[in-house]
Amino acid sequence: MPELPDVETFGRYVAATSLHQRIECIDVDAPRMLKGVSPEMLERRLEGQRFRSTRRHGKYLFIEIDGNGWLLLHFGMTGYLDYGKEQNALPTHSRLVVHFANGYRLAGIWQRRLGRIGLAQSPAKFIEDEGLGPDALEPGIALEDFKAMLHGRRGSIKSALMDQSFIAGIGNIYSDEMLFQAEIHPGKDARTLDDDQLARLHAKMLHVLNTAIDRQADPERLPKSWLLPHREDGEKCPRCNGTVKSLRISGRTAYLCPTCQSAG
DNA sequence: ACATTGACCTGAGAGC
DNA sequence: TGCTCTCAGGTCAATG
Repeated sequence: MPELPDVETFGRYVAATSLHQRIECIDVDAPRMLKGVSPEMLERRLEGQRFRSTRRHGKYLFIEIDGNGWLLLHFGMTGYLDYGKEQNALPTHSRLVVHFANGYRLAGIWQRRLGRIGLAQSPAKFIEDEGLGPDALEPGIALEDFKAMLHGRRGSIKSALMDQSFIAGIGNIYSDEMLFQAEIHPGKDARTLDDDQLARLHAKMLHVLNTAIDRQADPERLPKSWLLPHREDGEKCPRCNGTVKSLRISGRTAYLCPTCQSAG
């Protein structure tokens, strides 16, 4: 689930539910997901404090802690959040639970433990330390910047889009979607894209991410004209008479319509 | 500089 | 029913 639109949705969820309430205590059961912090450090930093605001960069969510610093969450492949009453049953695989004074709790659920819970001094410092590229929806990435960033870049366009140090936030699913809509083959060498293709890809990158955010990144609510609801070998392409097929690119399974997206 | 592979984790679904 | 195999929206380290 958690690529940029999902994480953006989680951030809005936290902002709508969990800010400005006193944190009574927390439970952490997340060995190997904590990096650079112990459960005790997390407790000390959070207990008695309140969450003040949220920020997102790429697939990382930052939640500002009133005292100082930020709680950092990365959702890996399966992570999500659930806010509810204390008496509600906790979802299985809740690895982090923040208990508020108002009788509600915010749970972080990771079926697989691929993900991250930590503390950051500030989003800016974290982004710098991790070497993350600009967020894919940063207003700064105008078409000219996008072209300049890709200029001379070797390797497939799909792996460039998924490279978090290049642009942060795009993963396997949404890279396929924007390439499908831009009618570009995912395996195409990034250096060989012409001006038209670069312009289409830039526009579709923004369109796909913004549309997905508008629909709360809920696959059910995404347009049927998208590739996403048809990500299966042998499905009919929603745009032409072609047949969707899968391909291995950069170690991930890419889906495409070879008819619309010629290898050129 | 790039791609590839395996590791990290856990569960779902397919096929037998 | 139960077993085995493969695969999954992510990232990291090691290798070619």
